Parts: sequence; C-alpha cells; structure tokens
Amino acid sequence: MQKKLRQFQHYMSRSGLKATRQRHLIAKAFFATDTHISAEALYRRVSGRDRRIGLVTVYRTLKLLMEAGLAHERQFGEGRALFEHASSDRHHDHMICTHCGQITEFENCEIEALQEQVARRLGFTIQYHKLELYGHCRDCRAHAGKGAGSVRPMVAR
Amino acid sequence: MQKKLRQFQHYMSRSGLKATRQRHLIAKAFFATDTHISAEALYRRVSGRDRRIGLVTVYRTLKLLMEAGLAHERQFGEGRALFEHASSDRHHDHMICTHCGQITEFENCEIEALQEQVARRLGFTIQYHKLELYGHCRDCRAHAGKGAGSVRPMVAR
DNA sequence: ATATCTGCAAAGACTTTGCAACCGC
DNA sequence: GCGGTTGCAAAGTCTTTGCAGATAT
Repeated sequence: MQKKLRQFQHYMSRSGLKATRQRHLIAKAFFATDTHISAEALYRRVSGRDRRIGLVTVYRTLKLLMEAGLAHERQFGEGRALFEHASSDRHHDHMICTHCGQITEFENCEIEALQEQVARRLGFTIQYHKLELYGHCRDCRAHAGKGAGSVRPMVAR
Repeated sequence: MQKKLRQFQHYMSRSGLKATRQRHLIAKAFFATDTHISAEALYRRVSGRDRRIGLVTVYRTLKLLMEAGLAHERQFGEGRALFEHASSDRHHDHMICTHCGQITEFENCEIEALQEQVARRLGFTIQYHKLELYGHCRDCRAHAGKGAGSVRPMVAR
C-alpha cells in the first residue's frame, strides 16, 4: 500500500499534477480497501477523516488513479460503478454474492482458452472480456434457498 | 413475431391490462428488431410511425414485456440498457464489437461447465452469469489495428 | 362507467462540468 | 505568483414517478 501510494505520487509529479492533501487521503483510503468500493462509499470513509473533502474530488481522484493505472472501474449492473485496485496485472473475473454483496476474484485459463476458441470460430478478435458469476457465497448458502430474496444485503455499498 | 405479439396480448388480458394502440405498436416494433435495442432507439422507431407516443410509454411497455417473459434487459456497461427478445429460453452470452457495436450471441457448454467447476471449488452456488467478449468482429477486423480508436461506431444506438 | 393508460413535466440516482476561491510548487 | 485544484452548485444522462386528462373494456 505504501508502494502504491508512492507510485501514485510518482505519477502525479511526472504528469505535473499537484500532490494535495485530498488526493493523498483519498488514495490512501482507496488502497486501504481490500475489496471493491463505490465512489460514494469511499467518500464516506475519507469524510470520516476530513469533513472538508467533497464527493466530487473523490470522483476526480479515482479517475486520476485509473489514468495512473492503479485502479479499475467495474460495472456490475447495479447502476453505480465499483472501483478495484489494479493490483496484479493479471486479468481476473468475479463472483458476486447476490445475498451479501461479497465479491470474490478468480481466474481460469481454460475458460479463457475456450473464449478464444469461440471467438476465432466466429471471426472475432477479443480485446478484453468480462465474466461475472452471480449466486450465493459459501456463507450465505445456508441461509438462502428458504425465503431468499426478501433478505437485504449486509454490506454497506 | 406474430406469435410473440399474441403471447403479449394473452399476458395482458390474463393480467387485466389493456391492449392499447401504444403497447401494440411498441411491442410490434420491438419484435421486429433482430438485435439488441435501447429504449431510446425503440422510441425513435415507433415515433416514426406515430408521433404521439412518448418515451415514457416505451420504458413502461418494455418493463411489461419483461414481466411477460418476452424481453430481457442487458447492461453492457455503457450507461444505458439494451433490450433483447427472450426468444429461445436457452441461455447465451455475447460478443460485442467495440468498433461497430454489433452484438453476436453464442453459447458454449464447456465454458459453462468450467464455471460451475470454479464456483464449486470456491463454495459458491451460481444463480446466473454474464460473459461478454469485447473486440472486433469479422467485418471490422480489417479496418481496425491501424488507427483504431478514432473511428466512430457506425450503428445508431 | 370506471379502472387502467398515456404523456408531460418533474424527480431521482449517479456522474461530470463551470466557476470563483484556494493552494502546491 | 501562476496554474493546477477544490467544493459548491448546476448540468447531464438514463430511468422512474406524480398527476390530470384520455381510453379500453
């Protein structure tokens, strides 16, 4: 995380951008996250530390982090974007629990190979892909099935 | 398509809904589509036939079509929803051309099997999934590569 | 006849932009 | 001090909702 912060600082100085208090706090809060977070949720976190920071600046800093290659934006089809670290350069896909909202990352070479195969067969060249599995995670499996659907997500988003 | 229209009419009468001129026109225009269409684009089409129809009614009718099980909503991460026929009950995935916007459907059992395998390994139960391959379709492949990115999509969305 | 529909305008959710004050460098 | 930044408010995009007048059954 210190490393990421330093990378961000390098990116800023390299690009003639200023290392402001806000940017530092937002980036720090973002790197302290270990899951996917929305702009709003990140704003709430930094807001706890410094009430003077605006949501707009969070959006702008997240965009900066993306330009620096340190963050990625994900759309899980819920209307708002979630941001994740661009930690490993490895591509990965997601499993999203429809009950608690937990997001797990995974990767599978065989699936990727099959995707290439399908694409080739249809004359298509893949630039990137998106694979999302929605369902119940291990923890929610027990409680689900009976009366699921009426239960609310337990995570703050 | 006539069959789908009839199904929609059955759904409406069964549910005590009224078969209005607008609903008929919108459903007809929707079933006449053979690809994915946005509410806005569908609105433009019916607007051509009857200027008195409002965009709001298109949204409402699309929602009705979904309730009737005749349409599905898709989010390809571009901010707006695209709607497709719920033609075959078969699940399928999508290949989206980032150049011309063309969307091709495909299905692959091996990939689905591998998804199940990955999920099982992580204690996850899949309810549904989403697999999207983005890249260049056969037609755009030739023009892409050199100077791509500056080219605009050729399809109306 | 009357309960449902429509279309307009307005609201809502999320994100971006305009602008005057502000602050790193 | 200058030019990039911030935060507010306002605008923008896509979609939904409130409401009075219109319409299918």
